[in-house]
Formats: sequence, C-alpha cells, structure tokens
Amino acid sequence: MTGKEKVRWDSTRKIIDAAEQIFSKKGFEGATTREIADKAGLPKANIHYYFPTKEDLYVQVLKDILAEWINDAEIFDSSDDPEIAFRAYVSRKIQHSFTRPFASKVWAMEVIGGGTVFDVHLKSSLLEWNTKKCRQINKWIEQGKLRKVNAQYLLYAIWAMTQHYADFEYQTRIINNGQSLGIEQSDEIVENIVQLVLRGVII
Amino acid sequence: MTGKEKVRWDSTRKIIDAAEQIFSKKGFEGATTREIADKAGLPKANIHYYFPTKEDLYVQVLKDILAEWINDAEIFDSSDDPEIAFRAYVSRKIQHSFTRPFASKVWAMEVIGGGTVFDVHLKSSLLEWNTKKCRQINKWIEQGKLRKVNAQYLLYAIWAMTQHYADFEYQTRIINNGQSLGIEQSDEIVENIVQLVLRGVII
DNA sequence: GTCTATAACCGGATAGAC
DNA sequence: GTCTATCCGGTTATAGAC
Repeated sequence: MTGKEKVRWDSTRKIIDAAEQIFSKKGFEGATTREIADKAGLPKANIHYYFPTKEDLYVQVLKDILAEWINDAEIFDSSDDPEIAFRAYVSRKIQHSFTRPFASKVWAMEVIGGGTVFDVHLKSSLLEWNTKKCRQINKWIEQGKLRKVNAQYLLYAIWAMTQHYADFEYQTRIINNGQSLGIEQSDEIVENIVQLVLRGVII
Repeated sequence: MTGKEKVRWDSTRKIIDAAEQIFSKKGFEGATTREIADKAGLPKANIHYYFPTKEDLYVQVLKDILAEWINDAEIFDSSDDPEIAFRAYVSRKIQHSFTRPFASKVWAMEVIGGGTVFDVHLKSSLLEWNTKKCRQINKWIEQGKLRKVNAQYLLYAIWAMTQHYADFEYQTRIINNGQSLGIEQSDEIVENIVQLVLRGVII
C-alpha cells in the first residue's frame, strides 16, 4: 500500500467507524454529517470527499454489517452435530453483540424504519444468508437429528434472542439497575439461549 | 364530553396516531412535525398548539405504548398454570405485533438509540412491568411447576421473539418473498414461540 | 488530499389575524 | 381553537484556496 493509499484507507476507516456510532444513535435521517465528522476528527468536507452523499456512507455501513453476519453464518457448517453448530453460532453472535454493538443497531433501525435504502444487493445478500441456514437446518431434520420444526421460525427466534442483547442494550441496562451486561455475562447468556433452542429442537 | 372537549380529544388522537407512524419510520430526530401534521390532516401550527414541543409529543407516544404493554402483562396473572399463562401472553403480544406495529417500532427505535428522552416515569414503569413478571415466574419455579431457569433471561427471550414480528416486519417480508406475514400466520407463529418456551421451562 | 467559507435549503417554533 | 406567514438556527453539499 502506497502512502496515499494508506491515507485514503485510514480516513475511510475512521469515517465508517464514526458513522456507525452516530447512525446507531439517531438513525439515517437524524444523524448529521457534522457529528460524524467531529467523531472521526475530520472536517465535514472530507466526509463528502470520500463519500459523495450521506446516503453513500450509510449504505456502506449497512453492507459492512451484513458481510460480517454472512461470515458468522459460515460457522453453521463447522459441524454436522447441530448441538455444536447451534452453540457455536449463538456464541459468535453474542460475542459480536458485545464487541460490535453499533453495527447491529444501525441495521436494526434501518429495518424497523422500513428499509428505505435497501437496494437489490442488500436484499439478495440477506436472502442468501437466510437460505443457507434454512437448508442446513432442514438437512438435520431429514437426517433425524432434529424435530420437525419450521426452520424459518427457528431462525427468527435465534436471530431475535441474540440480537436483543446488542440492540436493546439500553433496556437491559435499565432493568439491570443501570449496570451494563457485558462479556462477563456472555457465557451465561449464550448457555441460556442455547438451552432454549436445544430443548426445543433436539429429539 | 362537551363540543370543545370532543374537538380537543379528536385532534389529540389524530396527532398521536400520525406521530406513531412517522416516528416509527424516521425516529425522533428524523421525523418532522410537518410530516406528522400532513399525516394528521392538520396545519403544522396545530401540532404545536396541542403539544408545545416535538419532544412532548414523542414522550406521549412512548407512554401510551408502555401503558399498553403493562396492560398486556396483566394476563400473566390470568392462570396459575404457566402453560396457559405463557400461551395467553405470547398470543396477546403477537396479536399486538400485527394490529399495532407502529407503537412497538417507536419504542424499539428509542431504546436502540440509547433512550435519550427516557425519564424517571418511563424507567420506573418499565421496571415495575419487569419485576411483576419475574416474580410470577419465580413463584412457579418455587412451586415446582417450572425448571430452575433464570426468569430475567427467559423474559428477554419471550420479549425478543414476540417483538421481532412487529419490529423487523420488513426483514421477514423480504425473506418471505415480499409477502407480509399477517394475522393468518399468527396462530402458527404463536404456537412456534410457545413450544420453544414450554419445552425450555416445563419440567 | 485537506480545509474554510458559503450557498441553498429545511427544520422547529411562534406571532398574530381570524 | 385554527391557520398563514415568518423567524432563526441548523443541514447537506460544494466552491475554491492551500
């Protein structure tokens, strides 16, 4: 990487990291490029130099998140034993909930708001991610390793339970007397979700 | 109710309904009083007549939602049989997910964004709601009706799975080939969540 | 590539006639 | 209680010097 390329890469990275945090607090419309620039430690004009419009930056953030989740889904193929695979997946998802909470929140807000900037690429990536995992679950059912559950609803359940700890962190914090749940609780949380899933599907 | 009171009540209702929809799409910062006024069929100045600031209106919307959810929780006391109580609660929650999706989304966005307008009243109502249900679950555990599960994590799981169908409706729609899940699927969805919960906790 | 200055516009809120 | 007109501050985006 030449010097110029490095500068470009560094600035881009700084901007995306800042954008993730601001978008996760205010959503697309509520976030301002000014706030993002301040958080990134750059003048506002630089944001527009690297990302012509606010929407370009926002879409980039969404694509980054989805790419990470699709990557997480790979672990589903790590074992032919559904118990091991579910545990590995839930564990990785919860880890991400605590280590990269902003990305998850941006995605959640975008979906809740009705997916106004979702383009064809994002939709097809999401479908691919979903299809892949449904197929694996259905294979296990055919092999007699799982009860005949609805794979789609099971995925929604796992998704919802794991995302909850990233997206609704503020709510869990209020309920937990102002104290954040963190990495220390993650084993406990993973075990709890995994138990619910396994009792529900293992024969 | 006198004529004037009726006008006041009608306008207030119209404004809150419109606000729920706009806030659920754009969040607090992203929503504009102009859009809310248009949706309510009133001039913008009228919004400010009934609700001096945008924040006043927003807080009112949040309080309405929480009041409804606290009301939903009452059904938890409807039976001493946890199976019946869980089923009734999940069922009511899913019904609300389909019949009043906007309210749920406003709440979700507010929490995801970090609860910037959460005041003491909202926090204590939320805690009350939570405590009430934890207590009931723990009573069932003491009575030997349920496994020794962590009541708090169980509530998060139920909350997350039921809310998912309201808040992430757009995502489920993409995955379902552009077709909305609706009331027709609600029995199936309720049964799915209830089965997961019951297998997880019933001895 | 960086940054200051500014254009062009839009937001919440209010004044004041009806 | 309703509505038009308007103020003022803040927003995205760009022009142009360095």
